[in-house]
Amino acid sequence: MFSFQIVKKSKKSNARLGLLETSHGVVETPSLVPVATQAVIKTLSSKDVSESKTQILICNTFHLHIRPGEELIERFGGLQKFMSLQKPLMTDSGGFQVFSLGFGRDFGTGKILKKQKAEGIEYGQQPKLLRITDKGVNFRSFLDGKELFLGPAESIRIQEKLGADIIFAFDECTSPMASKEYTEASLLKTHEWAKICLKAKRTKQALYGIVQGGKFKDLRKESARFIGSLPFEGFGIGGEFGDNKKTMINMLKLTLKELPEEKPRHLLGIGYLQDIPKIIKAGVDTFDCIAPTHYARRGMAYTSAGELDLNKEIFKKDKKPLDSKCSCAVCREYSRGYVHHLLRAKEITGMSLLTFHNLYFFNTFVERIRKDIKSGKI
RNA sequence: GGGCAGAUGGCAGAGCGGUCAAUUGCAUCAGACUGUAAAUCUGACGACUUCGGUCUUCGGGGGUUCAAAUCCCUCUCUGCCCA
Repeated sequence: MFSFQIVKKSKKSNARLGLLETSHGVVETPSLVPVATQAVIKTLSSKDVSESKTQILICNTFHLHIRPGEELIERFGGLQKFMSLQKPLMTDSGGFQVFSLGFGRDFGTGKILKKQKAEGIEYGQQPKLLRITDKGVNFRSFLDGKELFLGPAESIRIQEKLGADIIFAFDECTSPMASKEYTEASLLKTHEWAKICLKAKRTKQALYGIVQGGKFKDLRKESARFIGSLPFEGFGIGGEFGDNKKTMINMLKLTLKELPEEKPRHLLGIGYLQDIPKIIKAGVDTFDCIAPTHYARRGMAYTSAGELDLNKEIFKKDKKPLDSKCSCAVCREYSRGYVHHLLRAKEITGMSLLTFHNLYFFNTFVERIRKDIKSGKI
């Protein structure tokens, strides 16, 4: 089962309070969707995840396809049973890997570009290690070099076997370096693939279409209109919107305006702490971001007093908790000095404690925003 | 008392006549990371600098040489072995 109910619409912004219902539970929105690419929040047990106020996770089709394979996960009864985690789940389609293992890797860029590069990616250009055609993408497995093809129908087939509650259409996440011509041609593909995904799906999983269009206003609008007109259960917004936050939010607003209001919107791969209030005010219901988990493994703790790099020597003798205002299990029991030591000693528990805290912190942060929407503050 | 080995930048440890302000690792500092090929990567790390350089460094002192962290003498200290 799947349903989305808007409980309250803000009068001060486009923010909405909602309930996303799935057969594995209800998600109160807006909500962060922590990233569990390999069917795990790196360094955490499923029990930890449950205690971190996490409501829903997103796993990855591409990664789970090459290892351990969707057949195996199906044999275990699907992702939830495999992970022993009774929570709603999403799977990303593999569309992001078209970028991250393609042009992202070639040019050493992330999906958001701070400084524009002199060179661009022109229409017709192909990444070094994969081939993007109208039918799909020929990847090369980074595990064993084996060639593998992923197209819209293939991605859906895999996601059906993985069994997440919400699945995504296969798209091409374009590089921030892509020219307008490239982006336009890519958009045609993504749109075509969206229709194929809808046709291919045989299960009752909720399928979200993905809006692309890069940093080009007209393409974003066009994409939102087109994808929004198709019978998806919800919508993902992918790619990037330009190199500064203001543009990003304006483009996001413009995009969301074109989508059916009653359906849930998921912002793919955006969610630095400072972005969260803005994207929620723009009307996003769910969003995923690797920041809390990824940065934790770099030694970074998000706190009410800002970000702390626990690797730094100043924390060596610090007996204070990571965040004195945080009530998570890590902040109740452990000191900065201990976490510092674990990181210095390369003990995985250091990263694990930080991952737990960061997730709890982000989830609490979003929880507060939900309260603020409810009380009319936002 | 005798013999042997050694002393190098915050630490460990290369170098053994010029290309050495000195490899490398650790530590330190700074930067990057937004649908995770990520427990990663990049840079700085003697002092001053008009960024061209300039000055003081390889236990202390003395010497050889055009040139010494590198060779010689001596002192101090450390480790091991024999009395």
